[in-house]
Formats: sequence, structure tokens, C-alpha cells
Amino acid sequence: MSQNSLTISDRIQNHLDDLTRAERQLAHSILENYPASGLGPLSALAKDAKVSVPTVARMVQKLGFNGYLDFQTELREELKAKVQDPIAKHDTWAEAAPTEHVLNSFTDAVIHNIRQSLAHIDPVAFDQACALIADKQHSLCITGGRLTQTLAEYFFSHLQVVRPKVTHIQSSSSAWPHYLLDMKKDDVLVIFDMRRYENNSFKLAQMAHEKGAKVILITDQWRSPIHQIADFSFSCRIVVPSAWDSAVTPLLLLETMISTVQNLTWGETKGRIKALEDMFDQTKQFRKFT
Amino acid sequence: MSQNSLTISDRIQNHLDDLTRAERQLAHSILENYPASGLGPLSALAKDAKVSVPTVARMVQKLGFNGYLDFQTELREELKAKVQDPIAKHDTWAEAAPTEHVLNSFTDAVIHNIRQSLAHIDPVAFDQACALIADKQHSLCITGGRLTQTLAEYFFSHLQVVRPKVTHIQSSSSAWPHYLLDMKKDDVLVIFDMRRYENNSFKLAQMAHEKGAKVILITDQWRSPIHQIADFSFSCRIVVPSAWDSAVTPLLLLETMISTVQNLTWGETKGRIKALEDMFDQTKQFRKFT
DNA sequence: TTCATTTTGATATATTTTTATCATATTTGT
DNA sequence: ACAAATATGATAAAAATATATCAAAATGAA
Repeated sequence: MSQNSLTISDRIQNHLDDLTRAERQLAHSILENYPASGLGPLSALAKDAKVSVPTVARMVQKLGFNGYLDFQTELREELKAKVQDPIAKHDTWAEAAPTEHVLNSFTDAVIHNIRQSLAHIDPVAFDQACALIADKQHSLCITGGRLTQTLAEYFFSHLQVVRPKVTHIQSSSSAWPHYLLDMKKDDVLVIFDMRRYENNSFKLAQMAHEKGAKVILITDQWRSPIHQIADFSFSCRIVVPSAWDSAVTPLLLLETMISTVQNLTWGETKGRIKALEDMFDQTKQFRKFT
Repeated sequence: MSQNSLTISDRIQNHLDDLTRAERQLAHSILENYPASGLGPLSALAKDAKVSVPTVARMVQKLGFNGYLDFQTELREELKAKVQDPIAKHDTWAEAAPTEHVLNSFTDAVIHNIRQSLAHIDPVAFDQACALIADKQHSLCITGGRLTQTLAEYFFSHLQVVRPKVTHIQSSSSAWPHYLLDMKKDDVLVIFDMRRYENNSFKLAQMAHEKGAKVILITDQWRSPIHQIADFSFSCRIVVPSAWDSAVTPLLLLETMISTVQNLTWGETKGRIKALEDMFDQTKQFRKFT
């Protein structure tokens, strides 16, 4: 590292606001594969970031370097210093924070959760469950409890775009028997139940099951009692160094499901999304991303 | 890394016996500051190793490369690969699924997002922001837009337990000017704004800012325009192989914040949580975790 | 809208860097 | 010690890479 203790990555980050569109695009491309991409030829970098050659030259000057070669030299110095320094050995997430900082310990735990959970997921069951969720022939009901309703909502609001006949109910709501009434054989119920498991949710799942609905359960590593009657159940590790459980792993699972379902229904979804976006555009409430 | 899984360092080591004196001298010089020195100009490397320029050219050919440029390119590839997966290395996430299964590719992307985002977070700013959020002297307002309201809600529902004077408003709601009216100097506004950025959110943030409130922004890697007026802003990478953006990284950030705030206020929080749990127990809607 | 300003990229020029050639030095075997 | 083979480096030629110039395009203000 040079005299000042700022890494080049930091310098780019700091200048991000002074940069123009093409330059920002370039900056992100550099940070994407940092520092490798900056060590190649200027022209390769330009091509990679889809900007012109002079843009690269201009940006490094804006960053305060004496040309691209100077920039590269400093990058190499930085790399050299980093490799030599045994402490900087990439075992922290937030590089600027000590290992024991909550940013690092928490992230450690989350990554561990993801590892463990993914390792135990049966991809065949996953694909089957996604196919059920994508099936527009039957209605889809999503429900969560006190702690999991946000997850249920997230899932609901995305699926709503992807397919019709989706409803979201809270198991603690007094209205759920009405929804159940309309449930037919082979309809699908996606239910979230994490500790502490809720009686209402169990009853709801049971009744749906008795009406012949397919039950897909998202639960924690200890598994909700609903597990016994569920057609598919996916368990996620949720333990973090906190008074609360983490929703990161289930969220990851949900997003993966949404993406899969979306792909399965892409032909029709495309139109729905387009229409939706157009409507939002018309309200002019939202500015286009530039 | 190229077809074979040997690193270039390995290749040099293996060839060490085939090399002549000057070449061996060079080889050791390369390994000395690996890989940085190999990424500079050939002439610099020659000078550094105290050998002639053609010696370098000859050696890399002996190693099986197609010239010095080829050698450098592969070195860069190796570096790129190394930085990208320091944890994942070989094995896949969902072990039973092939590498290209969405479970694996999606998780790859998410882990990459987490890495990138965490690496750019300033732990000092993080701690300061958490202190603001924990400060019960001032009220706290949480708001999100169309795509981020679920995150805002999640944050809200947890903070509600941890401290008093928290409100959640949607920036698209027509009610927000009323909330703003009550906002005093040094009150805190936590605002979520990811692409596509919403005008309403910007206006809300601006007005809060003008009233002297502290603005904490959670945004994506391209940064919402609110960034300019925010007292703290945290950007998360959200790109995944899907038609949607991922909320996993921001969620991780939120949970870490919640945990930190909780620790800061633990003395008082303890009582609040206990009271809340007791209330839930009494309703007998929830079964104790066994 | 129109005009001024900024941003961007194509091309040409200058620079650096790499590779090839060849003479000199070093090593090795007898 | 001497010759043959090999290794090395100085220099020149070739290639690649970077910078400068300028015109087109995009943006923003009036």
C-alpha cells in the first residue's frame, strides 16, 4: 500500500459520486473482479466494462493517478503488500473491521447456516415443489405466523406477479377458515412455521391436508410439527449470535424458488411483468434507473 | 484456472529442475512476490531478478506458455478465481445437485453479493448508525418503497420490541406528510431505496433532512440519489441470476444491525422481551419450543 | 423545443513493452 | 586445456498498449 493507507478500492468508492455514468459503470466493473481486472491491459478492461478506451484513461486520471500505468503499478504494490501481510489473510468479511466485530461474526454464522441448509436440501424435491407452485391450474395459498409473516409476504408479493390465483393469509387471522372453505383438492398451501411453532398454523395445515391440498412447509432445523403431514418440507438453519433467529437462509431459499418458478412460467410471466412495469411507469411515481 | 488444476506457482516449482541458473534465479524471484511481480512488465521482472530480458521470455516459453502475455493472462485468471471463492473452493452448496442447478448458481451469486457488500462497509459508520438507531431519546422512523417495504417491515417489527418510539410508514402512502410533521431535529429516518428509485422516497428523505433529522439509507450497489443527503448510507449488492433483485444482503445487514442495537440497549430490552413473551404465552396461541 | 455544455467513443499518434536476432560468455565433456 | 554445446544479454525489430485529438452523441438548462 502506498503512503496513504487508502486502498485503491476505497479510492474508487470515494470518487464514485464524481464519476460520470460510463465511468461509474467502469468503476463497478473494476471492483467486480478486484484487483485482477485492473492488472490487465487497459483495452481489455474497457471491453469488459463495455466502455471506450479513453474513458478508462480519463477515469484513472480523475482518481488521481498519473495515467493507467501508474494506476497499475499502485495496484500491484497493494497486492504485494496484502499478500505479504499475514494478518490481512482474507478471513474476515468486513475487511476494515476486526474479526470479532459483529459484522464478521454474524456473517460467519449466516454463511454457516447457508452451507448447512443447502447441503441437506434434496434438489429433486425442490424442483417438484417449484413445479407445484408454478402450476396455474390450481390456486396457491401462502401463510405465515407471527415471526414468519414477513417472509410469507415477500414470497406472496413476488409470486403475485408471476402467476394468478395466489392469496396470502395470516394464520393468526380469524379469516382463515373462509379461505380454507374454497380450497380444493391439489390446491397448494405454502406454509412458514419456525420456532416457536404456532398452533393455529398446525391446525390450518392439517385442515388443508384433509381437504386434499398439497402442503409445502418452510421450517427451521428442528422442524415444525407440520412436517409430519407436509408433502414437501424444507428446513433452514436460522441460528445466529443474536437474541433473534435469522431469516436469511429461508429468504435465500424463497428467492431461489421464485426464480425457478419464474423460469417455468416465463412465457406468460413476461407479459405480466411488462404490463405491471408499464403501469408503474405511467404513474410516474418511479424514476427509470439510469 | 485453466484446464489443469495446477496453479502457475506449482508449474514453476515442477519445472525448477529443467531450468538454467539464470532462469532459476528468475523463478525464485517470481515466487518471492507471487503473484504480484509476474503481473508487471517483463522488463521490470528481469531487472528485479537481475537477469536479462530474453531470459524471462525464454523461461515462460519453457513453462509451456505462449509468450509472456499469455503467462500474465493466466496469472490474472488464477488471481481472479482465488479472490472469488476463498470459501466455496471446490464443493457445491446443494451437494446432491449438479453445479449448474439453480440452487447452486443462485447461492453462488448471493454469497458473492455478501462478500462484495461486506468488504465495502465501513465498520465505524456502521457502529455510529447503530448507535443512532438505539438512541431512545429521539424517535425513529422507518420507510421503504414498493420493492423494499418488506425489508422495512421486518426491520420495524424487530426494532419495535427493542425500543419505543418507532414508526413505519410507506413512502407511497399519502399519510407520510403527517408523520413528517412530528419529526424533530436529530430524530432518525431509516430509509430503503433500491432500483428503481422512487421519487416519493427522495422527497421524503429530503424533507426529513431539512427538518434536521438524521438520514440512514440502505440502498443497492448503484446508490439511490438519496445518498447525497444521507448521513449514513450502506450499499448492498443485489444482483442474482433472476428477473428480480435479491434482498438477502440487505437482510443480512439489517439483522446485524438489529443484533447490535439490541446489545446496546440490552438492559432495558430484556424486560420488554420478557413481557412480550409472557403475553404471547398467556394467549396460549403459541406453543413453547421444546 | 433549442442551444450550450458535458460526456463519450473513434481514430491517429506516441509510448511502452515484447519478441527475435546474433554476438559473447559460460559451462561441460574429453 | 580445448572444443563443442549451451546459456546469456545487448540491441534491433515487431507488436502491443496507452495517450491525445477531435467529432459525435447525450444531457441539461433556458
